[in-house]
Amino acid sequence: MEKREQLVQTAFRLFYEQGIHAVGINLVLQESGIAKKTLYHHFPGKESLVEAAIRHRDDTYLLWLCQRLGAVPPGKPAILELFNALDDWFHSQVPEIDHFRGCFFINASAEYGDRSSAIHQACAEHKAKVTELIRTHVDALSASEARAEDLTRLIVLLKEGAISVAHVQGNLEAAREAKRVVESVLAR
Amino acid sequence: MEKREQLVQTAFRLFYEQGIHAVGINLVLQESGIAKKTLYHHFPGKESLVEAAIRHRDDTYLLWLCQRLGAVPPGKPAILELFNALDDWFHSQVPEIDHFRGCFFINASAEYGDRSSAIHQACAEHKAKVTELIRTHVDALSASEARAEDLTRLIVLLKEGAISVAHVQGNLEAAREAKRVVESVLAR
DNA sequence: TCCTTGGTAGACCGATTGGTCTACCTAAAG
DNA sequence: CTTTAGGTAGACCAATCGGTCTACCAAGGA
Repeated sequence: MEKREQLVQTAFRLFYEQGIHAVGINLVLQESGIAKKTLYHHFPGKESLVEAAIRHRDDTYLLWLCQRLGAVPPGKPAILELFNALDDWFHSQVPEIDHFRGCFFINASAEYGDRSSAIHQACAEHKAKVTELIRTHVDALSASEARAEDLTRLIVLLKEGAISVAHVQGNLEAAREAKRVVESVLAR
Repeated sequence: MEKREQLVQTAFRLFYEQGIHAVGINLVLQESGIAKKTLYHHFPGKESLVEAAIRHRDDTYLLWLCQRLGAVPPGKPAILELFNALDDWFHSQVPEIDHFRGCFFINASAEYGDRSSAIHQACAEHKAKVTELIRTHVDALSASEARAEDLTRLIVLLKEGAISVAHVQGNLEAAREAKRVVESVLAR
């Protein structure tokens, strides 16, 4: 069903641009040119559409990131490439993941703050996947288990921090700052 | 006018717990037991109430943080105490800043994603104040200007990252992880 | 005592919310 | 070609949104 996909894409774009609660079902329908009954044929309610939008972004974002990291040698180059990718993202130079407006998953978690909510959990799962991806590249450094664990956590902290600083404070250079830190730690 | 303060406190609590767009004016009024006309006597509209709630949190949070950092010697102890404070916050052991639901300013920026919005700007200003506070303690280390700048940026990145990881992923140990990184960097 | 004044209460407003329902339209099966 | 079944369109619904308005009420000055 192509209409379903159209709805999800439109919904994601609007949710990302304006926020989830700020966007009504009617706006999604108007923008996509699809009728209300069709939406409720594919989804039991708005919340379900939100979940679909999150899963859609999960796919898109991870695909993009895997491709970026896969284009350079594994290990250290890939880890540094992560921050190059973030830098491009912050500067809105990645058409396939849209104009930068912060991390959709962080934003969605802000609106669905209760960790028991399905939406919040879907966001947490996405972040877990990204952490796992990073972990595979840290493992390629063949350091000790404990150091690999520490390094992964450090990289994740810096990455999340950079996203937050770039969005809230508008400091688009945050990815480069984080990269320098990682470089100096990896050099040791 | 005490009613104004009552409105702001109730509004902040609800906005922080449930999100800003998810909370209607009527709920704020119901919870505070104040009439609608009174609200619109003090504020021109909801957006203005939101701004007041942000300024309220700005005051409360900075007061709390200054007190925590002021209770230990300036410089390195204060910097490490920052992460102890975060740790207590994540574990919801700081009654004066409420049960942890992420950073209100990050959450508000997620809902008001446009950086030109007054609400987003107020959030950015709060973060700038906190950065400044951190900077004064980094300066107490009496390192070079360049190193002080780098250190401040690193601490801010780790702090923001810890907040995000603690909220979205539910990893409440994030502050301790960040603290260990800062300790090792300061030891050099 | 009476009048004025300014904050308060909550009924009320049109617009919009998420969600339902009937009428229809199209395309495949007989 | 006819029948039928399922996706589609959009009018419609109660509830709620942010915001306005009138009626009132208590306190202070004349």
